[in-house]
Amino acid sequence: MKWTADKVRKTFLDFFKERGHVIVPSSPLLPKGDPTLLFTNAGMNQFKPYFLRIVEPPFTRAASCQKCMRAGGKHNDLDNVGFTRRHHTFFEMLGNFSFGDYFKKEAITWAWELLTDVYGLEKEKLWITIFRDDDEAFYIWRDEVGVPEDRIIRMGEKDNFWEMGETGPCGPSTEIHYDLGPEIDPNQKSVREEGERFLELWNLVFTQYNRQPDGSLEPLPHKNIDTGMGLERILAVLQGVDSNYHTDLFMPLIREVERITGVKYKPDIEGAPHRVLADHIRALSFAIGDGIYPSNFGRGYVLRRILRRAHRFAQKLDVNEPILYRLVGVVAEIMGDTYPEVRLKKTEIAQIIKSEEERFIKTIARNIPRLLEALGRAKETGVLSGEDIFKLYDTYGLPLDLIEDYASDAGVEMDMDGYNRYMAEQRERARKAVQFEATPWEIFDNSYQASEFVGYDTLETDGKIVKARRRSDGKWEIVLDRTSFYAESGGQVGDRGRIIGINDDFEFIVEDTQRIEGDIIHIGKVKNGEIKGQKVHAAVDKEHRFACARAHTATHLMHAALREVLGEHVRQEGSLVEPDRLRFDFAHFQAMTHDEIKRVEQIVNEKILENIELTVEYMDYHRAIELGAIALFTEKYGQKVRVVSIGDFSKELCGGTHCKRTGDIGFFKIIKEEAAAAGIRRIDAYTGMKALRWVWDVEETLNEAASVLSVEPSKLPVRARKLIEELEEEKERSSNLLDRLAATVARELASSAESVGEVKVFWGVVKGIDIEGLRRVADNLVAQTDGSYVILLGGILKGRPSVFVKVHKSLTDRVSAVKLVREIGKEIRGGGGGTAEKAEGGGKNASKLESAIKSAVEKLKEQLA
RNA sequence: GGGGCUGUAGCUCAAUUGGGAGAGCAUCGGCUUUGCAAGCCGGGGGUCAGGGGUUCGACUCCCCUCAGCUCCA
Repeated sequence: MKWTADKVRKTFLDFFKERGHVIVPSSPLLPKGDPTLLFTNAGMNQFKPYFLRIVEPPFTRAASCQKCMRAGGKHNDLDNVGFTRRHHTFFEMLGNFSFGDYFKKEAITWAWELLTDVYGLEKEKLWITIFRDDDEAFYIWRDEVGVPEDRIIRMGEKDNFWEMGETGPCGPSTEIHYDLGPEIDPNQKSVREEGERFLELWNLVFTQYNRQPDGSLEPLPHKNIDTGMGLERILAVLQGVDSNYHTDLFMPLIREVERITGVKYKPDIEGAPHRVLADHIRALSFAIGDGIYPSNFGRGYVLRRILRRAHRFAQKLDVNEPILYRLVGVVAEIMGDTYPEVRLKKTEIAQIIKSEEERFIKTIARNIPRLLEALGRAKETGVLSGEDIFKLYDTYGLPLDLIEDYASDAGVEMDMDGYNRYMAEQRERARKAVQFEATPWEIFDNSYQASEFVGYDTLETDGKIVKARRRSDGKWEIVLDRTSFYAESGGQVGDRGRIIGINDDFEFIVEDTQRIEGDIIHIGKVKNGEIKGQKVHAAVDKEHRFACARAHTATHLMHAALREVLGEHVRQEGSLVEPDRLRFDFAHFQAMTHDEIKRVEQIVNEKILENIELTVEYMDYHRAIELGAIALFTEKYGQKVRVVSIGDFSKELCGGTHCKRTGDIGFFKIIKEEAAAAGIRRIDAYTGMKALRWVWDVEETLNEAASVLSVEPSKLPVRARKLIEELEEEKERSSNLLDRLAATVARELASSAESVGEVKVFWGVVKGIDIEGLRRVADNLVAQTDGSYVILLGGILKGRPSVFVKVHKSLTDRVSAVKLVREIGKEIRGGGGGTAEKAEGGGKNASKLESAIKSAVEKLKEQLA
């Protein structure tokens, strides 16, 4: 009986299902409502609100197989991935959870039962660690389960005590380790020591305390269980292989890499590139599938780094073209049954990866010349300077290891110390600029758990300030026990408004509202009085709220209209809702035509005219999906969901605030349609008066242009085209005339030229001519003169004097055109410059021009004589 | 969010300390030619990303905005 990945997963979930657990699907890698978290990185992430009791859990026992990602940060160094047996960027976490239901005894005995009876692991190979003081766990292991005392090891806080943060739920843990045998790591004798012999299989966390701000531990009324077992690890053990990479989760990928590159896989260090590719493509496929795209900031940047690292390893296998995207199909095959989204989106995922690879290849190709140039300079000293390395890396994006390869080929050392200094400066700069800090929360009410939001139905409510803190930018953040303020969510910006003391002794201007876990945070300034936990009246800015509602309802209408016009593949990828303004990103592979845009506008405005009443219902998630409500892959929904319907035209899961009727929107206008990323289009649109004002602006611009050209607005294109034509003709005409004028002037000047020895001196002042005309006159003179010459010309156009001087090559050691121009320039309140042969200048005082040139000519003659 | 770099013809890119906006490819016309990504001559095509400033004069220097690339958080 072979333990495949699918079977291990299913067995785990079935085991807990039989024991009363609700099987919850994996949440997306993009954590919702937790800005502190880059990626979903543990099974418990999606249950955090239940652990914290922000939300009453809809069930008390749950089990899941959760997609997780860890890249960078303290948990996982990206550089290790591919070189160890266990490090991954993307992995799956099996876990069972109890929210105030069963506790240590069940958690421990079930874990043991599953591992030994079901999975069939040898009991003698399992070792247990517990927290030093946790006797309860010790007795369960020893007396209930029957593990010999000498295989239960007590560890310290660092290993077996878990905390989410400074305060909040926490507790001891127990870990089950698997002994892979002394041959793996002969030096490691016990679980206590570092090494590869003892594999940490399963971690069971007992959340039984609440850490208080003063550091003390208070027992929790509801004790929780939170466990996590890495799927890849248990799989490696069950399949009897020495590395996670040699399981059926990775081997098909490694084989495909072999096939594409023609390089045979080796299980040792030489196989690292294959393993890196196999690991990274999983992370990339899932992250992109969950709506995270490679970019140059935040999560997207982490993704880009993973992709580039993968591609560098591909290059080590002699591949110099996009290759990663060709592995997406295999990921979809391996994982598609469990995670349909990768299969569904595999074409799109591959396309995004491919274009990102192409971009990277292009960046490298473009900047290699700079590297070669720097190496050329470095050869003299034998060291590539830290500054050069930093610049090549920081500005031009060349990977360090690539620079290293080139440097060693050129026999040049790398000044890594210097580089690190520059890098440290860069980090320091970024750190300094990092947002404001805040004082610790001042807590006015110890019984407070979470903010109650009542703002869907009412815009004003009474409440009490339960905590507050001051930020370094001078603003305050305050939390009420109850509020009508809507916190930013689902793209809709937070409410603004005022919070006023019940006795009128306090006034707070709310500029923004955010939600962090259970707290609805009002951000703003104290206008009057002080914050001291008083009773207050919270009043939302109605105009702001209604304007947001207009934009939000319009977003739903547009979403439905887009699906009608473009097709069902249109899927929301991002949304921003501001007062009377919305921005909507969606999956679509080409630019919309003008006609398509107009049809969407028409449909939305028709729906506005129909003045349809919106309905909001709360229902079971599955029921909502059955009814055809649009849910987003990237969103995490509870069991009970809020469904916003607009007649039978639109039905979406949504927590935002909306209009009562579509007519409230007034008017809808698309302002812009553009590309946001590969395969993603972005629409900007306005609603209400803002849309009308936009139309006014366009109209006004048009009218103004029409009035300038004295035509009807409708005749503008014809008129403009004609003007351009006329201008072209006029340009040609004046250019011809200028040529003739230049020729005439040149003839005149030639006839009045003076000779000093062998040298001819041409000079004169021409009215109605600028520097361009003077050049042509000079060109004419040069063309008809054989010997050496000096030409000094002045021109006056629109009252501004300009000067042009040309000196024959043979004279430049004696006469400098620049000096002459500067002399003249001084007289006419100006200056000039150029070369010894040719110089140009100008000034502000035209009346002095003629005399200045005359005196320059006199001096010149003396000099030449 | 912070730093660095880049933005010039349809494309790929040039332009000394600030002083006539260019090349190759593409395109159009003509000539030549039995071959292949052909040859020769000529033409069109530019708000030098946009806006402000300094200057007699800005593609060039300064400031702001936008876009792209890149690193850091």
